[in-house]
Amino acid sequence: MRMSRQDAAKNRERVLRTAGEMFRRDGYDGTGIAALMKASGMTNGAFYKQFDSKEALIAEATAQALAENAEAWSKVLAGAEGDPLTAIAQWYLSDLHLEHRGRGCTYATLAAEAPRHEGAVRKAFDDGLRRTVEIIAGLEHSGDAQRDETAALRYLSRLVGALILARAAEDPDLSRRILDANRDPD
Amino acid sequence: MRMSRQDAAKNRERVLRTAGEMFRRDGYDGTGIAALMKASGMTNGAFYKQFDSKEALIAEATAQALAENAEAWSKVLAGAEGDPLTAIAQWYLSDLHLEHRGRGCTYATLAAEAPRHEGAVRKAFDDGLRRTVEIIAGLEHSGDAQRDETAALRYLSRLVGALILARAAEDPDLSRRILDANRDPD
DNA sequence: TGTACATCAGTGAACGCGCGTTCACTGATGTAC
DNA sequence: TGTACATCAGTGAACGCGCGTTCACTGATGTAC
Repeated sequence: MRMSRQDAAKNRERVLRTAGEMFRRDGYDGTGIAALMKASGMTNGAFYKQFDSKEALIAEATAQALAENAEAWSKVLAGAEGDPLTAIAQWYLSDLHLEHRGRGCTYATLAAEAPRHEGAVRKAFDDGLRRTVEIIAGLEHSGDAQRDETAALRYLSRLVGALILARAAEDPDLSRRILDANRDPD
Repeated sequence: MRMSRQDAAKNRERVLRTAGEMFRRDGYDGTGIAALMKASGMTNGAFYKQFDSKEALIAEATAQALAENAEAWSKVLAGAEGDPLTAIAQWYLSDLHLEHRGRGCTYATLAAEAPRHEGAVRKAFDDGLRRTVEIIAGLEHSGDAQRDETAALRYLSRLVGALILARAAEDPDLSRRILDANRDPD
């Protein structure tokens, strides 16, 4: 039963968005095509009318998730009162973000798996990283672009590391201490 | 053909060490029992005489890898000339560590997968984290234990995040800039 | 605008394959006398 | 110290299962006249 082109495009978008969530929650390897398609309201066969392969989906879903992440950063900054770096940290290191891996930062959930992939996936992280660093560097005001980038890279590294470690910790109190320790800018 | 208890213990140790490397290089899901046992010089059947299940191996290999990591930190500190925090960063953010995932930091390779596991695996990360933080906090000299821990958590978060992001980046120049930006202590 | 037909986004069963795990078997080790 | 036998760390084939992927089929959509 053929769908309209509009519906088909919507279905593809739904699969892409669902994949972005499942990958972040369960990992690339932990997310199966059949489960993904079921969660997207279709059956497994439809997948290969939408994407060439799982690897192609990984690349596209990762790029989209990273673009959404960058958008979220911009949105937080637009609504920030007071120091923008503090606003970012407050939001990034919140309990909500700690628990909701599926819709959270793609670096914190999938960047560690990136080295095992090639080409398009790596490029997605590369592009996303540049965009995110640009956003943060734009908030620094040293007048020296290279110095701004260095500060941004330090800040992003610390946030991503903190979220990963806080999520890995079993003890909620240890998680909280990791998050608390990293809420202030350098 | 039965081995001596000594040989059997050695074999088990070899599997554990090989697993620690393969997990860090290929991920928990990406490492199969048959491939692990072949890399350890045995056949798949022997595995279940050594471990209850793959999950049990994951817990034990992760704990051992984290203990080895902590030992490596201590060794670097013991041989450090000048500022110990700088020595740690120089070593942790080296090109060698960037490329050798299998023998490197377990947080940078596997901590992001920890939330998908339960019980013993989570506990391994929890214990390792405490030990590592203690080591770093012991280098701070504020006289305030809580303040020392906070500084240690910030430092560790930044190092782990930097290594993950540098490994995820496709462009070697971007990787280098991420590492360079994070070599100085706060 | 209405009809005839080609297109193609879906369905769902099936493919080969590798996964974690089990099991009957082997034969050197460890133990009892 | 030597012999008889139970133990058990290995082997390697086989298990059921879920994986990514393919395929014949369906039927509404899009197109041509």
